[in-house]
Amino acid sequence: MRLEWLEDILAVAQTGSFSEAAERRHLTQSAFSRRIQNIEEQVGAELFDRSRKPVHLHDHVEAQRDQIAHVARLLRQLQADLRRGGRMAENKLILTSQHSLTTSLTPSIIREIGTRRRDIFIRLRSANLTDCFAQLLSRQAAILIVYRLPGQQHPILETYVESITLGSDRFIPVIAPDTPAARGAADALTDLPYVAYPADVFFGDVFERQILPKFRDPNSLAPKAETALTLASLEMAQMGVGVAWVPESLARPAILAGRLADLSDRLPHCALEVTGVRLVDDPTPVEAAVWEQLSAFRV
Amino acid sequence: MRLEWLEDILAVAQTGSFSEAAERRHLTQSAFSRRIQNIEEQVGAELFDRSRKPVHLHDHVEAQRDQIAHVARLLRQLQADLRRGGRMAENKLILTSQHSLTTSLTPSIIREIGTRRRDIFIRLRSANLTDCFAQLLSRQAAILIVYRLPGQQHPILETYVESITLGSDRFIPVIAPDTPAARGAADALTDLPYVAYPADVFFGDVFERQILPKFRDPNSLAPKAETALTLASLEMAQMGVGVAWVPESLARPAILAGRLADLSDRLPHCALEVTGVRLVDDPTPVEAAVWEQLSAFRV
DNA sequence: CCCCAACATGCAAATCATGCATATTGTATC
DNA sequence: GATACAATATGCATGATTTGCATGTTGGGG
Repeated sequence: MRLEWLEDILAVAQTGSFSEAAERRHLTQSAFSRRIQNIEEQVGAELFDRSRKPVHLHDHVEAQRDQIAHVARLLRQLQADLRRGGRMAENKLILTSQHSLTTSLTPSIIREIGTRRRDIFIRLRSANLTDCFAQLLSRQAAILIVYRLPGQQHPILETYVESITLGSDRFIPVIAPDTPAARGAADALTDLPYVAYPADVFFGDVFERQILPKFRDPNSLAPKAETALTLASLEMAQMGVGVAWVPESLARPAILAGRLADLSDRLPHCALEVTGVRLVDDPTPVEAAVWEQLSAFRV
Repeated sequence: MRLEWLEDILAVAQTGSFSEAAERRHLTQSAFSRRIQNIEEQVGAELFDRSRKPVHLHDHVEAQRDQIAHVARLLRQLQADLRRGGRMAENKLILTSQHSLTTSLTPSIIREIGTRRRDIFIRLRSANLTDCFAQLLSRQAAILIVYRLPGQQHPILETYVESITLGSDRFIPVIAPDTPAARGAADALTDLPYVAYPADVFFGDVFERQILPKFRDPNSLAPKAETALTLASLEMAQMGVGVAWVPESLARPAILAGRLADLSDRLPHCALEVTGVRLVDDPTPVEAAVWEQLSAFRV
């Protein structure tokens, strides 16, 4: 098994065609075709369904697609780590943040630490809340940056982790101005089209526990789409799908640019805390240093 | 990056020499030497220190050794999954158990399920308690089989997981008969030599909370060795290092064979529960079937 | 039923990996 | 330190693999 092969498979999965994948992989179509044959032979199974014309992945390969991408990432990371060698080995720290924070508040936090401690090398990962804690528990991450409802606990017994509040945010409803949905939202509060979150992700939970109860009639809401990613939700709001509840920090650029309107004066919203989390046992020197920097930090 | 390369690196790490590694990898020494050179070139860094004669890994490679082994496992697993193809795809389930259970009670549980539902394919992983829960949370495992102190909670908020008791076990002190340490244990209870667990593993916690308090004088215990693995602890006890506290199920074969003596009538011991754990959200059909089998099961 | 885009294959050139024989280099021993 | 020895590197010929180009084959839309 080779990283190359994984990348080949992913290229086909993404482009939906051997020829395009070949181009992306900087090979001729013929060479690529034979590479795929070789991969199938080495793996010992047919990976692609050629019976229909734009070839597509067999179901069982499609099912492994995330895993393939994941392992490919690990391999590239491993290679980078080996190449970088010992140069930064001791001062490396893995910080994982919730997807929605990765694109908004986390970068500034990391920039700040990077500015103050140039000798520390921070690797940022991104995951959903559950995976964040999984990474922390399995020590794949030293520190998490995640949202929490004020006054609530993290989904781990407090005896295992220690947390600090880094700042506050708000979970607010936004909508694209000048759309039918926006006018509807302005008028009556019936059948308000909105972008929902699945129940099993953090913001699905927040929505159900903090936002829904504040509606007099829960039926006045009409889910138009569902996504687990706040970024996708934000995007849908901008496309005019309906109202989306997202962290204010994430929506701010779009609001300032006029692409979204903040409806928190008319529709329910709630407060969010941005927190840093680490395991309670003895931290490495780098970890301690970063934690100290975080403690002095406020978003 | 290739699985082959990772295996080459690991072979060198394990054998401590290019020549031996070459043999293990079924290559001549010369070919292997050049493969290593090629790997280093491709990776873009020197991986081995040749300045001393049995070559050894550079520190930064040694530091990545676990990660290399981990990624290699993932790659092999991925290949196996792709090869097996869709054949068992639907009826596959990953079950992770605590190391100490993996070699004692878990196999019989899996055998039982395998007997009753021949169509279900169970993959067993093994990890320490923390990693078990990390795998569960990140959905790398569908079901866990882990120890728990009776009446205690799992280290995850109960709202996230559901658990059943599969049976009971005991955490008992054992010792190799006819050793100086054994005679010491029989006589006076002073400076009792024993095998300790680190504080941050499950049995370290159990020992500290359940066993230690039952000693009148905690100083009557003299730790002779420390290991995180119950199996290693068991082994040390058999070698005569001193008393080791281990799950009874794990020690039973050695006790029956006369290689170890059960001291639970004279020294503190405590009860353990063997539990099955899964996430509360909607299980797949296979998962539900296995859970049902488990519910009917008693060790 | 035909055509075209998508995929496969024959072939020769280039590249790469391997084994054998042999050179070089660390290290232990005297 | 000189010497012997074991570990690693290298020169070279050989065979396997990979690639591009040209061309063949096939599935699906019109």
